[in-house]
Amino acid sequence: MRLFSVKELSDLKEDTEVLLHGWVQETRTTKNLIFVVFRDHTGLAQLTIRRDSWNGIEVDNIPRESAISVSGTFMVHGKSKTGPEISPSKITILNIAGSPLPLAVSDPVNSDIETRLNNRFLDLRKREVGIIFRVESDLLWGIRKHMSQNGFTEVHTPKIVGTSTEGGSDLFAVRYFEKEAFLNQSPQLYKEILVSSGVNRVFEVGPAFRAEKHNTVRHLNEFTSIDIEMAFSDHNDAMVMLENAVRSGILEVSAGEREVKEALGVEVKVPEVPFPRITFEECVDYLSSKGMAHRDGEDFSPDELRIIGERFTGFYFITRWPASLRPFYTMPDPDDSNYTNSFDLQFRENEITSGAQRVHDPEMLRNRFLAKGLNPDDFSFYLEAFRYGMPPHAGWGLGLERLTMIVLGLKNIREATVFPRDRNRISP
RNA sequence: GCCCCGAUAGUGUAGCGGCCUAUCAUACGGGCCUGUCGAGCCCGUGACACGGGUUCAAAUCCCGUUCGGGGCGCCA
Repeated sequence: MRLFSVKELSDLKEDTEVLLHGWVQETRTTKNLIFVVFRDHTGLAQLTIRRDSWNGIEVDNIPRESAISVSGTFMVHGKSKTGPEISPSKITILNIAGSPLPLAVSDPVNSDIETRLNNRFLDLRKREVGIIFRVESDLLWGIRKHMSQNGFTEVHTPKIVGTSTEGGSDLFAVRYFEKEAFLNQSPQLYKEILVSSGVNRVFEVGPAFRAEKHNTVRHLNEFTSIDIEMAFSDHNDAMVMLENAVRSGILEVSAGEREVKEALGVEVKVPEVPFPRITFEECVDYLSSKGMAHRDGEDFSPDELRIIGERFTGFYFITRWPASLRPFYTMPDPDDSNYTNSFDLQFRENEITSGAQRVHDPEMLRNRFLAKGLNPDDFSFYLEAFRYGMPPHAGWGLGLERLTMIVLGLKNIREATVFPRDRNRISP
């Protein structure tokens, strides 16, 4: 007897013997019959038991969400409306579920995100929740494929570091034997060093840590960053790589489009490339035409981004950011050093990627450190790599959870994180 | 770091000074009915976060504690 998933049942012939592993979602009993709504990772099926011919275990009161194994025969002409119907010959309880459940898996009551995260193992059994991570996985797979096809090497850089990436104070300190160390906020410096090493094109998918006490629906203290760096390239090359990577990811998701539509009611649209580009200055002018005076030297506020985002239906780039708003490693615009060869990828008011051409000249880089009030000596391990033929290069960092949020229209980034780390949560 | 807001049964809620020995739904337990189909009907168990205070009277008002939600800043 072969193991099947519920999804595989529909093509079978009458009376095919099958083995299924999954959970009891619900039982309904009648005088002559017992119906068990059975669920596995692919969908729902119904087990129909005739009391008069049943000699297996007592199934009337198997608690919901208990894990079971079922062997039986497939009924082509079943009357079930909750998926394919199986006539079991044997049911084995693999592990009984406690009762009552701390969280409704199939009830018509919705739990708070707090309750859901505390009981994530049950929450994820819900189809509309589980599918989010299927989508996230597909997105990443599509992006990985694109990077690989374009000659990128996947790398893994340290998450425990001795100095902060950008000199900020928003880092988690950790004990490292007798030294102080930090959880890295970004692989930036390491991927640049690798560019100098002749790898040519690198990408990394890994955690990034930010010790900011933010409390919003779009921030996490640990998130998954997709970072790339490409040699002999500028910001325009990086933007082309980015828009096509995002498109490749969404293309991968669209293969399971119907399921996403059914589970979440969301239409997955593959975006057209190239994405529109708008400069920072054009945004400022646009805001003033809308009666909003943007303050010099400041980033756009959420309100401002909402206004700017209304101009576009989907993804767009904001380019040529002022140097004061960008980190030291960002290449200044050769025509006006007050601006930079940089970009953000936006989706309406949401920022999902930040990127730029980087400074490759060691002298310029030293000066940029000083201009930002940083001590170049603290970064000597990084600066060394620039002294022996560092190629011009560019790259970006993309927040995977934010991309998932956008593709699925989620309201809270915690929905797109299996076990989120936020201002208050470090468990589970 | 700044500013708002919330905490009632397993879950989600009603209540906003006496009508609350606290509402409803769902879950859970029991019964009836039923090839069922978010089934239906009947009965039952189950809660005011904690500590002070105000008041004749507090789930309801005030203060503190704890836990949480959201906005801003910053960013992915």
